[in-house]
Amino acid sequence: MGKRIILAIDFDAFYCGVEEKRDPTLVGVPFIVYQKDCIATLSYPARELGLHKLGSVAAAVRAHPHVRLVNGESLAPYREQGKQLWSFVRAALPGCTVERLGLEEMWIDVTALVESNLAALIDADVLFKGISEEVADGLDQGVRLSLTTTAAPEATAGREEFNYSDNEENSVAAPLEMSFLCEDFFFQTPAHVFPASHGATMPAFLQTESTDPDEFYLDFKLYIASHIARELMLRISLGLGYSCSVGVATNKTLAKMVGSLHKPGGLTVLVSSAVQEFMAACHVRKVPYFGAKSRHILQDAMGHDTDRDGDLRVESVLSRYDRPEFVKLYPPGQGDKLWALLQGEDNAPVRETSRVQKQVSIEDTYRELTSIPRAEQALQPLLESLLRQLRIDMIDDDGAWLGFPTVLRLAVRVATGPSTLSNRVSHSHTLTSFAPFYLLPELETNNELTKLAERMRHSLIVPMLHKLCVGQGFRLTGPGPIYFQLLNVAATGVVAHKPVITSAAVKPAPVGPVRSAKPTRPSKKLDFYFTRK
DNA sequence: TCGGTGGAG
DNA sequence: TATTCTCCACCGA
Repeated sequence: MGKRIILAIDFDAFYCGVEEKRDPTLVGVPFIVYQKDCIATLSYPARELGLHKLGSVAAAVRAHPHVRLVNGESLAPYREQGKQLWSFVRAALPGCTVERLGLEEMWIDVTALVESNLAALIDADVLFKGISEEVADGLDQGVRLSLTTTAAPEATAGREEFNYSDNEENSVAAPLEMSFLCEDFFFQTPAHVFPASHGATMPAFLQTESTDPDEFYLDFKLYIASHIARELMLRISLGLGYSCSVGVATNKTLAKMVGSLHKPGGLTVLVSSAVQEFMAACHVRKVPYFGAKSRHILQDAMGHDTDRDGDLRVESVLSRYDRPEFVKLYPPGQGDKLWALLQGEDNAPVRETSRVQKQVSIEDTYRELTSIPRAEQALQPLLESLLRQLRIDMIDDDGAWLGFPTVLRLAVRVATGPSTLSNRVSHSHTLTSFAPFYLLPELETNNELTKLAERMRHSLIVPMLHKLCVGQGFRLTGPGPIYFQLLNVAATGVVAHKPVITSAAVKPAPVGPVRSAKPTRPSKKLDFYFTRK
């Protein structure tokens, strides 16, 4: 089997891009998108001031009083725009598998698309004519590359039409142009090339050292992919007004890593013979899945005389360990995967991201939430936010559930002091014992939603909170310092089909003997929970 | 299945 | 080093 060709797209300072669309006066100026006292992200002009992600907002304002501030505590606009990006990209490359990572990154497997373009070029004899014979008149007009594959028609079924506007009300549906004239095809790639010494010309990508027929055209496939990627970036910029950086390589990890070399707005292709060289020079902390813990394990093993954590390079690790020695450092199964990543090997497939999330959660952090009754109150707006977000994420335009959450989870960080460090603890409870929840799509007023949240709070969440507090050694009544640092409510356990409701609106009894279950109520009778206009 | 950990943006 | 507000995979009990 031939190697895959993968694109990794990363939208530049995505929250900032969203805010710039909402308020164009932000374009080109230094500004911060903050959550509490945390810099969630910041515009590139703000980065030039020396400010950083995750820094303190207060310190940033002290150093740069004119830097503008935008509150980013509600993720709703970013989630909404992220979905637009996703559907735009899927529509622009029908037939390609698209996997989403977070709100603003995507991987696209363009192997089949690139191979069909390659086959067409070979069929038309355009490839070798173009580089070997006299430069024909038509040559400087380039070639036409297709954005569709013949593969897997079901993969594209039901996808939205390509559309040059993300504003549904004002959009003028542009005709879907599924091919493009690539004018510089015979001259050079529109990408940065790693390594730069390789050269960007088409002949440079037609040279191959491999005798494996599957790999003979490998670099040329990357070349074709880089032209397609540039066209995609152009369409994203024109159609949605967002800037992104893109990497082109033979697997997800390499594509993501190489894509970060020329941010913002850069396109970078990693030639196949340079994988070892590329990885060797990389900082370990830039390799996906080498998070704080994994690096700490490495750091401990290598001793403190080595590079500082932030500077540790892959080549240092590879020169210190062979595979068996490295794998032993980690729990079974983990080490093999990490070792492969250090070699630039990653066979994880691009998986089409499901339209339906597996969970929805809402949380907030607190400084002065110091009693259980106050926490019970604070859960009300959280629960209302959760219900609103569920309506956005889990219910379609016709009011049908896309998937049914069956579990409610409450997580808290609770301690005896305001900044005593503590971990999250959580407790889950079935939602299927609370039938009114499944009426969410039918609620018409804010008042009804508030009422539902109140009922869920009393019936489900408050008992869960009490159980958690007791479990953590806090008394439900009486004195004793208690600080709720964080509250999180989540709807999880999403299933495809409407679950059986076990009993209607029971109050779970967290302590004491089990009550006999009530029979399921027909849903008609649930109307009485809500006052309708 | 539940609860916790570690990774990602 | 954790900071914000999430979402997901995975693991042991």
